[in-house]
Order: sequence, then structure tokens, then C-alpha cells
Amino acid sequence: MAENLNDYREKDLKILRPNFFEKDPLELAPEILGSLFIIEKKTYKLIARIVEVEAYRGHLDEASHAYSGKTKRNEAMFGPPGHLYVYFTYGMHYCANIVCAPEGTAGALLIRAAIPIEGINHMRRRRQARIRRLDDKDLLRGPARFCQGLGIDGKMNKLVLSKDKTHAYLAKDSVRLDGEIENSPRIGIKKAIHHNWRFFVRNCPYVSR
DNA sequence: CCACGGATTGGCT
DNA sequence: GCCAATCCGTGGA
Repeated sequence: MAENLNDYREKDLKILRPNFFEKDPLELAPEILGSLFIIEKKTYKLIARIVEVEAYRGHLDEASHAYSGKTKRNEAMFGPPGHLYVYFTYGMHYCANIVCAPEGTAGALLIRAAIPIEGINHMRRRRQARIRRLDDKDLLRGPARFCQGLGIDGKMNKLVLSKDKTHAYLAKDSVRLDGEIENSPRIGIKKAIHHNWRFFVRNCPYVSR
């Protein structure tokens, strides 16, 4: 695993603008790994380094929510790139996707795990309200845990990722993961399990299992 | 209208 | 390893 994944240097930050996400999720996935998900609250900042994502596509992907076409629930996936698609599942959990591919084409990356970087105590408070013991490595390990730790819920569906407009955005620092990215089948699905569309940082203990 | 099960998680055996 | 929790979108009658 690359060094320095648990830290970042603010002066190296390069903000990702919405048009950066206008590409196929399979192409975007390895580029997003290692980048920082940042939410600026009024009095503090939450930063998490993404280490695991899954690509979901449109009508060619049986496991995608968009497989059968646009519905009220999944329409964010068909919207402009650089927005969030947040959905509610199992009666209690939210999961967050980064919408990609050109507008009108369904494509998204499910964020499955991240390393807490800044605002860890705020993340811990949100998560620990429900769980007894909690290791740092479990704070954001899993798609619903990621949302819980960062306070992402259905109100953030279709939110545009923009430092100026919404204070929620992605950024890259100097971390590079060349040669440290693996892929595998996606987790928790029953269809299209032959695609290796889960991407994660090799040997990273913050990745889900 | 109703039944089914889900891109999950945490606790218990 | 197993299963309950707990809504709601989706699909079939």
C-alpha cells in the first residue's frame, strides 16, 4: 500500500470539477481511488480518502439500478456527471454514488470505503451513536458506513459536487496509486457477478471484506 | 393492491 | 456463519 494515505497536504490539492467525471465509470474508477472526498461544514471540515469503489452502468449492466431504464429513484444516474446519486436501502441505510458518464447515459461509482483523514471525531460521533466499539478502520468501511460517517442521506441526492456551490467536492493531492489497484467482482449483488467492476487499493486495511 | 427482496450492517451462536 | 432490522421501489395480479 502506498505511504501517506492517512495524511494529505492542503497545498497540493487539485479540485475535481464536474466535467472531470464525464467518462465511462470503468475508466473513472481507478482515477478516483486515492482521491479525497471533502465536505465543508460551517465550523469544521470532513475529509476522507476513497479506497474502494464499484462501477455501475446502464442498460448493459444487469446489476445496475438503471438497468430497466429511468425511474424516479434512479434518475440521478442519468443526470449530469459530477453529481451524487444517493439511495435508501434495507429500510435503514443510505449509499452514495458519484454520477459519471455524459448526461443521458446512466453511469455511477458506488463509494464503498474510505480512510478518515480530517474531522474524525465528527465521523466517530455519527457512527458511535449506534455502535459500541469502533476502530478507525471501521469508521467508513462499507458503503452505508461511509454515508453515516459523513452525514450523507437522501437530501443529498442529486447534489452537485462543487467547492463553490455546495461545499462538497472531490480533490486529488500528491498521492499516486500506480500499480496498487486491484479489481474483483462486485459485492452484495446476484446478477452480473462475472464482471470485475469493484476497484480497490491493494492491501489497504480500510477496504471492505 | 400486495408481496418480495435489496449495491447492508451489527449482534449473536 | 447466521439472521433480524426496517422501509420502500418495483413488478406482477
